[in-house]
Amino acid sequence: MNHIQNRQEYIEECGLIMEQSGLTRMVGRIIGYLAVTDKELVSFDEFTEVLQASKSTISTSVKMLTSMNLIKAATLPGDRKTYYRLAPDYCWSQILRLKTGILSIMYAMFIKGIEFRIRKTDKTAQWLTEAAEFYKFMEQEIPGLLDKWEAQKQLTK
Amino acid sequence: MNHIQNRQEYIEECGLIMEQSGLTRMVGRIIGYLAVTDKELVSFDEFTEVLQASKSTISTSVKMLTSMNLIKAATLPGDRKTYYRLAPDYCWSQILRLKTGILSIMYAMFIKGIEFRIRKTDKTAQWLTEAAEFYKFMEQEIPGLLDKWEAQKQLTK
DNA sequence: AAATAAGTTCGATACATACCGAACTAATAG
DNA sequence: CTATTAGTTCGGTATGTATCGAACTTATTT
Repeated sequence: MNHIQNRQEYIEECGLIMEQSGLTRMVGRIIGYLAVTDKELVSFDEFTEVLQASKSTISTSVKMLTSMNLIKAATLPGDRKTYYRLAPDYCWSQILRLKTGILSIMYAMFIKGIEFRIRKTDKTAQWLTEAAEFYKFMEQEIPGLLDKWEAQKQLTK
Repeated sequence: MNHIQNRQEYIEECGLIMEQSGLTRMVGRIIGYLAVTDKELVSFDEFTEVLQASKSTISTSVKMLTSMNLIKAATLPGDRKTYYRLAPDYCWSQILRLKTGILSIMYAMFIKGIEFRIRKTDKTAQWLTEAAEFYKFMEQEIPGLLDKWEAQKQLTK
C-alpha cells in the first residue's frame, strides 16, 4: 500500500483525536505508537525517545492508561525495565460505561431546576422535564446497548 | 419545599456541569438562569447583570447556544432589545447526533493503524480491529436509539 | 559503599482558551 | 446632527492544566 502518511504523522494524529475525546495528547501518542509498532512490548524508555517526551510525562501517561486498563505493564526476568502493550482482552464497552455517570448528573440537574420554579407546569418546566427525560432515557438504554455489544463479541470468539 | 440550595448556587452548579460536559461555564449559567427564572423572556442586559458577566462574554455565549438551537432569540415591537428563552420544541436527540462524528473518527483511526502494520493479523492488529468494530457498532446503533426516543416523545404529544 | 539504572514526584513553565474591557457599528431618539 | 442604546469585535488577561526538568527513591550492580 502507498501510504501518504507516515507512522510519525499517524501517531500525532492519534494524539489530537484522543485529546479531542477528552484524554491527553501524550496518552493518544502512546496508543498510536503501540498501534503501529511491530514490537510486542515497548519499554518506558522507548516511549521517551520515540515520542520525544520527558520521563515524568511518560510516567503519568502510562499510569493513566494503566488505570483505564487500556494498556498493561509487563516485566521480564533478569530485566529491571517495565514494558507496555495494548491490554489483551480489553473490554471496550467499559470505556462508555464509565462515561454514563454524566447522564444521571444531567438528569438530576434538570429535575432540580423544576423544583426552583414557582410554576411547575409552564413551558419552561415542560422544557426541563423533557430534557431530564432524555437523559434518563439514555441512561437506561446505553447499558443494554453495551450488553448487546459484549454478547455479540462473545459469539465471534 | 425547603430548598437547601438557592437559585444562585444552582446556576453556578449548572455552569460546572455544562463545563464538565464540554461547553463553557457561562453557557451553563445561562441555561441555569433560564431554567429557574419565572420570566418568560430574559434580555441580553439582564444576563450581564444577574450573571455578573461582561457584554462580550454574554454575546459569544448566547451565540453559541443559539447556534446549538438550545435557546431562541425573541424581539418585541417597539423594543430594541433582544430577549432569549429556552428553545421551544428543542429536539434533544440532536445534541447526541452531533457528537456521533467522533465515533467514525475513532473507527477510522483504528483501521488506519492496522494499515501501518507489517503483521495484519497479530494480537495488536486484532486489538485494533476490535476497537474499530466497537466504534462502528456504536455509530450504527446510536441513531436507532435516538429514533426510538423521538418516536416515544411523539406518542406523548 | 559507591555508582548506575529505572521510575516517581513535585515545583516551574508554557500553551490554550474563557472571559474581560474598550473601541467600534448600527440603529433609534431627541 | 448629536446623543443614546444595544450589541459585536478584538486585543489582552488570567486561569487551568499538560508537559518539562530536576531532585528524589528504590533496587541493582561493581
